[in-house]
Amino acid sequence: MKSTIPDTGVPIAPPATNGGDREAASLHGEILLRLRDYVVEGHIPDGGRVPERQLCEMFGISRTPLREALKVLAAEGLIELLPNRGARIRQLSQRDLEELFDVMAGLESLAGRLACEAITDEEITAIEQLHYEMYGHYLHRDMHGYFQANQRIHESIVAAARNETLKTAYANFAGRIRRVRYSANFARKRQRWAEAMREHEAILDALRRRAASELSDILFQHLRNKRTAAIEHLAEPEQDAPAAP
Amino acid sequence: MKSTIPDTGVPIAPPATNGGDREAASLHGEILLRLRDYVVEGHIPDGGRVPERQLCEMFGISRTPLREALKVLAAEGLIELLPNRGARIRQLSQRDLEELFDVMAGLESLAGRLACEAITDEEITAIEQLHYEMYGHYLHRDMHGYFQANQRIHESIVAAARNETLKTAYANFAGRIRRVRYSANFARKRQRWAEAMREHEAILDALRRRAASELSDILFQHLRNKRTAAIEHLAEPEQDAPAAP
DNA sequence: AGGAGTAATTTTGCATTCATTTTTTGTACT
DNA sequence: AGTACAAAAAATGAATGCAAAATTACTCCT
Repeated sequence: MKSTIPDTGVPIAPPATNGGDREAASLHGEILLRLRDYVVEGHIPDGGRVPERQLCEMFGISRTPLREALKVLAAEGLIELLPNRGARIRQLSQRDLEELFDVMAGLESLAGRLACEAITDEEITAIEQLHYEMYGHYLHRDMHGYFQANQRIHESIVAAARNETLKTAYANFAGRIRRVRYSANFARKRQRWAEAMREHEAILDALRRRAASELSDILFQHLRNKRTAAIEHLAEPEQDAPAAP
Repeated sequence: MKSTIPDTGVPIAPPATNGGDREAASLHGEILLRLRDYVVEGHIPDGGRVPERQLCEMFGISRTPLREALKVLAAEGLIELLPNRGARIRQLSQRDLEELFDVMAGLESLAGRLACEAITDEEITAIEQLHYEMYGHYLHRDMHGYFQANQRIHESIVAAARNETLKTAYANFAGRIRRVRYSANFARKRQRWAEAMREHEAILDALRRRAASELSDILFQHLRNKRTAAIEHLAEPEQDAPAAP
């Protein structure tokens, strides 16, 4: 407990890892990345205190860069800063979640609209591939694989929008939701699978036709339905009931 | 306040002002607000250095809270942090601006969609009022008044969406664009006035009918047209030509 | 004069220190 | 025992200190 970090230097946590060589020229930059992951991955419970001193020891740094990272995470909406009372993991109310999902829906709807202007046939083919892959997972009841393919499809659409600003904003909001997923062991109900598959087919169809407004509508509705499923799931947590495709 | 500040002191800037009683429990919080305004209002030229030491003297604080605020502003996209070389005002390329406008268009389009679900008749009446007011400014060629009413209409739509998350994101992106407006003496060409007025009437019409998808489309197109006008304006800066309504 | 090289100065990034505030612990009192 | 109060400990927020990097100023040479 005491361990005033006398002189040892004892860096307890792994030096950097830096999985995938992301940005990080400065210490606070690296700490920001690592701390963000740490928070998103749910290592601290909802509403829990963010232990400044402890994290400093864990990362082997002083409080200054850590506190700078905390300010940024607060700006991103992952944590809350209480005056004189430190940082807490931001607890998202059901309403917060609904709002987040709606904003995500808006961003994806926008992404679809923009994608119609710029997407190449090759990109569409790639998305079709992902779609079939996802269908396979669906048939095999492989929820994890399904979920991953699904996510990659949505990311592909965002990428096809050719808008870095949008991509960044999307990633930010996705991170906030991901935290909930991690800590709440979030998974879509199986009942929604069939419906979601149909919606995805409609998405692909609109995309092939470059029907911007239509795709925008479909994507929004698709995410809206996800929202409903997610919120319901939160209300009655564990339900892993079977359901034939 | 405390009196330490050994010798110089020299608090040049006014104590707080805090126009409108916004958040600000901590020093870095207040500095963040003031510095954000300072940047958005264009007191530092595009790409210019953000003078740490000078700002500290101006605000009468030490570097720590200022640097914390800088980190947040960088996360918001207003400034850039160069490793070992301090902060610069983020210079937006034409492409950056296009992207920003598109994201704004997406957010407003979303706002319109959501507003249709929740807006009250009273709110619609209020927007109609603003619309007539705006029309008056249009007839009197009062660009400033027109612009303000226009902004209030769009803000009203965002408010009617009943989504704080969306509102916050909208405000952030609006701030980035506002900076450009300030420093580039940005103004829509008069030629677009007539067209914009027609679009606004269509917006009101769709809103009255609570036609979500339709409103979403109209708003996106409206902002898209704004974008085009703005980008053109940047290409050939000053053009204050007359144009009868 | 112009430019390469170098020393002085400033700036930056982070660690450390200090004054407050909050939280915890301990103690006395009803 | 339970509560009110007070003292101790810990935390937070901000200022200061310090080494490394970058910028500027200067010198010397051709």
